[in-house]
Amino acid sequence: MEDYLEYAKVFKALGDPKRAMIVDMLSCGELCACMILEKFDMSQSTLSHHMKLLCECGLVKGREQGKWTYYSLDTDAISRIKQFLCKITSEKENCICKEDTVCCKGCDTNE
Amino acid sequence: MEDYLEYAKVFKALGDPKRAMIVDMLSCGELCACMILEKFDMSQSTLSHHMKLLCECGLVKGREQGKWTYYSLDTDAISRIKQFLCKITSEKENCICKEDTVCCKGCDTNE
DNA sequence: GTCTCATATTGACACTCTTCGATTTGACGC
DNA sequence: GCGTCAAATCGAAGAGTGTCAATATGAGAC
Repeated sequence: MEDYLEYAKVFKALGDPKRAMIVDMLSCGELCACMILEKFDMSQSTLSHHMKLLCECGLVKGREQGKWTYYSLDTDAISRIKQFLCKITSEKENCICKEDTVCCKGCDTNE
Repeated sequence: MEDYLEYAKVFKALGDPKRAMIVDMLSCGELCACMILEKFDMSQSTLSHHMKLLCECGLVKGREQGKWTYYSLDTDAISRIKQFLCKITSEKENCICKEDTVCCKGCDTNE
């Protein structure tokens, strides 16, 4: 059940078009913050906030080198979120909806 | 570019743990609203709001039958979001970051 | 040490989201 | 018609988000 909360953070991070674009950019390799900033019409502090969020959910890793911070995707985290997406969207044996056999009140009498 | 906005809506929808759980439940087949409601500790109006959101982003389809509304996953929409997730997280030729060759100011002189 | 540059943090604002109770709508049975 | 039930909508409260300007931090050059 904590999975949902865990992965919801990742989906929430991807739920901003600019952050999804940043992920797309990073998919080709490591980039420094200033390079990402050049592609967007946003302030430096706003980008920093987005990068922090992407790091906090685990999707992105930051690497500091001197004055610069380089960001890259965490491929393991990406595999996990893909797996989770597949898991919750594909039919399965021990589905959450089968945990308890209670049906909606009236469904059995009125259907 | 509109893709990011389009799919961001879907990710945002999945960015709520309860909605992710609802998607998981629906993955095993169609369910009526009342049946979903029984599994959650939320008011009927709150669930209705979540279902509307899931429908609006395309992930879920609603089918009204008499007093009941049955919800099910839209498998095409799910395929598309999976593809999009793969697209933005895998290396590619015409990457967004390669559209313009401008590098960060100073990167070339100080690295 | 001082200056500059890249980045992070803070504080503030507007906006959106989640949630609820109350109400409305629409279908069914009487 | 009227009452009941499932679901949607409305209105409001509180929490969370995206954004910026301003400031702080911390590294490198001088």
